Amino acid sequence: MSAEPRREQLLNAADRVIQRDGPGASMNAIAAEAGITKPILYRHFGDRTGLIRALTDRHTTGLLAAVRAALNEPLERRDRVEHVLDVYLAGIESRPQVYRLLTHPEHGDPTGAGQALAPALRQIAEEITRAVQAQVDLGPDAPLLAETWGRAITGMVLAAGDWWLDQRPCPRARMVQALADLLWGRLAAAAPLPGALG
Amino acid sequence: MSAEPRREQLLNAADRVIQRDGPGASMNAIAAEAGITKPILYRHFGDRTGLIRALTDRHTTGLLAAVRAALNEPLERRDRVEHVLDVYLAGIESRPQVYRLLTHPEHGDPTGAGQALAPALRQIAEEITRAVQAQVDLGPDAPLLAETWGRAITGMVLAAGDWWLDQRPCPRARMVQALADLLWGRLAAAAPLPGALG
DNA sequence: CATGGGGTGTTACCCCCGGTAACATGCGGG
DNA sequence: CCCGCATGTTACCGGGGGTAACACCCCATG
Repeated sequence: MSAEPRREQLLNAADRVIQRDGPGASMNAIAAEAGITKPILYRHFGDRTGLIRALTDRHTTGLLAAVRAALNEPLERRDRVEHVLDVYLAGIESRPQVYRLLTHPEHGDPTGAGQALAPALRQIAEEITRAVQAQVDLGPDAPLLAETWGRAITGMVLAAGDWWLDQRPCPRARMVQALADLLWGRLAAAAPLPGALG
Repeated sequence: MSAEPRREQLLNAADRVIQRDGPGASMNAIAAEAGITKPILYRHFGDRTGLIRALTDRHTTGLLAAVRAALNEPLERRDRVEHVLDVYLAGIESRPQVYRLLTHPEHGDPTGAGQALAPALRQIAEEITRAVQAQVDLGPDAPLLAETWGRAITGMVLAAGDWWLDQRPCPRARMVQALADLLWGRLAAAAPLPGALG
């Protein structure tokens, strides 16, 4: 059996284990699921992060492509943003364990620098940044704003989506509305409650 | 030496090690820094997460109190939000390693459920939720919106703040402006670029 | 003065992790 | 026939979190 298909079936085994045991699954467990032993995994993927990266790459492609496509859908801006949010939430809803894997920051760096967003999410953040820069006129501050907002929106959807996936407080469509409303300044524009601060 | 002061000096030692080695510091290293051995740490804190929790609790108090105070400052709403953002960013700027510790999600849960926000940040999210519910009139959807937005805003500031701390792309005040602008719907309201989508 | 707790500390160990070295086995081509 | 190569194995290393069992010291009590 040549190298490529072998890699594929090892990745399939790793996938099953991670679906079952979560992103912390051990190399032993993955090897056992594949019916082999550890050194073979290491021959194919170098080390654990290599395996995880190969695995996330496979899954990232779909979600990232879907988000990118949604970002360029020819819709009214509000509808487009809602569409992007919906695509993201639908993606994480359909395969929760994959989502856990994608959003798991690599715990390789002991200092923890720049770990808030996992690599897959960093790609989404860049995609948002690009879309904002390409579509919206923000004046001279555009580059800084677009980069900041790319990260900010990604983190916002990550945190909200994580909570939503865990608690299921409402249907997906309402979550999309709630997040789009926030981006549309509904918090800023809402009337103050009587007796409250301005 | 009685129990309380002893705990304090053990926590101080743990603090030094984590400032030096990051949040992944081992129990052995912490014990060595304290001039003792592991079992004593375990007698005082039960297990690793107990130690980490005790440590984060100490540091969380300050930041959380500062954010809570900022959330109730008698200012115009926009100024208040900017103030909150500034307080948070100033906090993470002044003690980066502490911030890394606070935002490090506990890697105890192997499924990774609900891990996007570390406990300290979850408290901040609840604080925001409370403030929104107390100050803003959002109609019948208020509870859901407030909870969603609490998480969303926390995640947004986490991701953006992490990136800012790592790259330092601009002074703090500008970062505050960029984030407040996003919450004020500047992305939604901005003019489209010529030839771009709506 | 002896004695016996209880807290503080130690050594030495357990199991599991990621990762690797060294050895077995099967198989195609000179 | 025998070599070389890939595929697989067992057995190990260092280090992680966590614990059991033992040593010590101080102090109250008879």
